[in-house]
Amino acid sequence: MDESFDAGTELFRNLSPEKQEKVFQAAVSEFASKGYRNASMNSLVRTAGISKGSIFQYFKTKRNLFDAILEMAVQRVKQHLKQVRGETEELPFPERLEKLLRSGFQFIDRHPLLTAVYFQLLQSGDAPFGSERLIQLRRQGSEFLSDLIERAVSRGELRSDIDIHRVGFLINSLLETLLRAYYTEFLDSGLGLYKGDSKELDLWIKTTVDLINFGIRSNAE
Amino acid sequence: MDESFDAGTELFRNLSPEKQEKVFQAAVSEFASKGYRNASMNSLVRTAGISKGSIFQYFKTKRNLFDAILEMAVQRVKQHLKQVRGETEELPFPERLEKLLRSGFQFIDRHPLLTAVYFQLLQSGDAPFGSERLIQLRRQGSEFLSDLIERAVSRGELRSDIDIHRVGFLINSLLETLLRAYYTEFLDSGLGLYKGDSKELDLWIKTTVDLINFGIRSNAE
Amino acid sequence: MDESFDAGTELFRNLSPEKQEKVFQAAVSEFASKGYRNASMNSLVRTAGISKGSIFQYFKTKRNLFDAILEMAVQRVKQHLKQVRGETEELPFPERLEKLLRSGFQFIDRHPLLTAVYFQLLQSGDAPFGSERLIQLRRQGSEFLSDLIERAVSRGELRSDIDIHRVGFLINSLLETLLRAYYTEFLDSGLGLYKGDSKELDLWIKTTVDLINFGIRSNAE
Amino acid sequence: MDESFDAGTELFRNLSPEKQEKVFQAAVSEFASKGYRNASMNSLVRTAGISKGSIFQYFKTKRNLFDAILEMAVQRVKQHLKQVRGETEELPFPERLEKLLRSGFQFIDRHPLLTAVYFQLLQSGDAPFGSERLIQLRRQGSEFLSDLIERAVSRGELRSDIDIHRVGFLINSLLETLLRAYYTEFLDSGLGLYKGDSKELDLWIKTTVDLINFGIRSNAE
DNA sequence: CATGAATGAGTATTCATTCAT
DNA sequence: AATGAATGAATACTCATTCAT
Repeated sequence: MDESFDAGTELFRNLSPEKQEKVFQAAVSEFASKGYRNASMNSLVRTAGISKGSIFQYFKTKRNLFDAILEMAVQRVKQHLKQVRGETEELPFPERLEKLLRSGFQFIDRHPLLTAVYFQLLQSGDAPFGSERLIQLRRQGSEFLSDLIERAVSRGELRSDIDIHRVGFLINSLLETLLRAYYTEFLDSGLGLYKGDSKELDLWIKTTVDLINFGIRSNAE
Repeated sequence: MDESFDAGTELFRNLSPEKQEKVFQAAVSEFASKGYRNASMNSLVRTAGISKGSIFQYFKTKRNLFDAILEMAVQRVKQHLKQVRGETEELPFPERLEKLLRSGFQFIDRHPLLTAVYFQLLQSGDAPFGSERLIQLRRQGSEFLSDLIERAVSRGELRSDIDIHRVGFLINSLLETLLRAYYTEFLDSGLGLYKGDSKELDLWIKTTVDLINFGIRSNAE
Repeated sequence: MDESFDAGTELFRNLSPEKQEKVFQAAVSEFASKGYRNASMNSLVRTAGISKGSIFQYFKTKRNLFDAILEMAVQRVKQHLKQVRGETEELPFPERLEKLLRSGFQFIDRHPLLTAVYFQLLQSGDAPFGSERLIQLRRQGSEFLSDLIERAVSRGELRSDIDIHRVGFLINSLLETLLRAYYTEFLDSGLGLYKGDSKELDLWIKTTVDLINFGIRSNAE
Repeated sequence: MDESFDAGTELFRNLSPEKQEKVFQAAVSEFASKGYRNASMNSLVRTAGISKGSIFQYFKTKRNLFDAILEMAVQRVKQHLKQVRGETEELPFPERLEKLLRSGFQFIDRHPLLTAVYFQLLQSGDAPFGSERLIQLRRQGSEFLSDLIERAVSRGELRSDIDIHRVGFLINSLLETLLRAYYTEFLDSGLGLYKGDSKELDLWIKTTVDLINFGIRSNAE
């Protein structure tokens, strides 16, 4: 089952999938909308329609629940990335980038709450874990891109003198920012990255891929 | 006055600059170190050496105080950017970018608390405001860069076919990410952007500026 | 059966003796180690290896269970006293006292958990019952000693003018305090009634018995 | 002021004596009637007629409040003992004992709640401190009596061969039990140590003092 | 105008008890 | 008869905000 969720106590895992899903959705939504600290177990159980005692039987602490939700979000994202990598193996680098972006937008459309939670992990400062987890995730993202780059370099598609790791980090940041912008719809008013407008999206993708590929320097020079 | 701070009630603005500064410093430091939710008005007034009643007379709510502090942080950043723009007016674009980045690192070194507050604003997590302020700030950042680009295009330094606004947004994002990474020192372990190591920093700057200028596509093609 | 235990619902009494004993041991141990309030039915059922529902079928409430356990502890103590009385029937009073004390220490060594529960009953603190049960127990203890005294008086061993009931109460208190001290090992540091040190114990016994027999007044007077 | 109470935060100590007293009485009564664990801060503030926040401003934690109350009770008892010792300096030992007992009964009449708290300290197991405090208090009680005995021995009033420390402990226990019995009125029904009945009390005192002085052995022997 | 004591709704978490299976 | 998931009132404690002095 796509949304299944191997976390929490055995008690939780033995719940009916419907109930698991109800609790899970409530939790994701609570954390996504309020952040860790502001999320309230009271409000969560109200939303989930279960009793206060139950949530603490399922996940012993608020912290545990949060960890479980996060881990889940991370797993989904990773799985998604892996799949895209597989599907784009043979494509030239620019097209791979494009597919990566497009599939990212799709993921966001399909899993807005998961996305919210994931982005919270990647930034907040509010979340209850040291920076190690963040460092690790950032690095994994960078490495994912570094791998794509490395492969493209070895195919002769890209300049051979580029600093693969640093450029991996930078491109990863670029994509992440774009995805986050798409998610938050910040660009909605003014910069126009409206979700419904596929032409807008196409332009963003093209501009981004072009920037990465060609830079901005005048050819004349 | 440089540190003055047009926010809070009239009552606050009529305070002696010294007292304003004391309160301001205490507030910045409290929010910077603990985030919005965790920041404690109790602890804040203790640090500021004023009474609990007073802070609520100056700023009606915690929220108001936070907004005021943020506004201030934003003003400082803008002022900094304006200054850099003025100082680099005549430089070629790549060098301008480099100076921009370098001065950003410097700003962070000099105003770590302000930076903390500013980055808190730019990531929604814990902070209590709708997206409007964020949209506005992002746009301003983008526009700042779009202006630089536009000028460079008109000088013939850059390709004339680039989408100035979108590219402005993208480059802005790139720089911001780099600055945030520098600030959080996440890259410290593994990607090496250590504050004390100027060679590392030079490499990051060079790689970034080069990426923006030339992209990554193989020359051969 | 020695360990049988006439309490709880009929349901419980119909259980196999082995299961009764398992439950009983778990309960004694839980209450003894944590006191009434802190004792956890959850932890108890885990120890006993039965289900939460069952314990509430056997004993309707935590309170009921505690009462039953206590009753049991009291029965064991009484039975012990009866036995000692029988075995010391023919001894002179001071020796009877001594035997009584020694057998008390022995009982504590052999049944530390039972002792813990029993002492909990005798000190109101945490336990949830009115004073009636305590009054009754104190009286029984006093009467036990009053009987010994009466018999000794009728044999001419003791002064015939003593107030048998009051003295019974006082001596009972003295013995109880000594036993409790032994149990809690409070005297361990400083007053030295260390369990392992039989010389110490002998001295305590001798001093106590002597005090009771001769008092402390100077012979000279 | 007799009931004044040098504990709690400065905030509490600066309260009006009436309010201090109200809070103090509520706290003593809560702990006295329910023991430490069972005492509820909620119920306490309801009784005291103050807000939940206030009690935690006065005493940072439940534990702190309990410690303060206890310390107070102990100080009162000690002070009382010191006074009696002073007033009975010149009396022969048996009369000193009698005065000690009588003044103990009086103290209980006057400070029933303090007594409750003090007795809780001396027993419960429920109270949140290691046994050190208990050991210390027991020892102090014993030493108080040992001192009286030593002095009486040096005056030739008592047998010179008695084990001063052990006997001090035993007599202390005897008096304490008597006082506790008086307090709890356990003896009320059946053994008759009724508070209102001074003849009963006289008999208990006489019997106790006589037992201590002469023991129970027949003169004939 | 400054103060800081008082407030009370809020927090996460526990646990005896119930009841449908 | 046995189970164990669900319950919800209870716990200690926090903290932004108010308001009388």
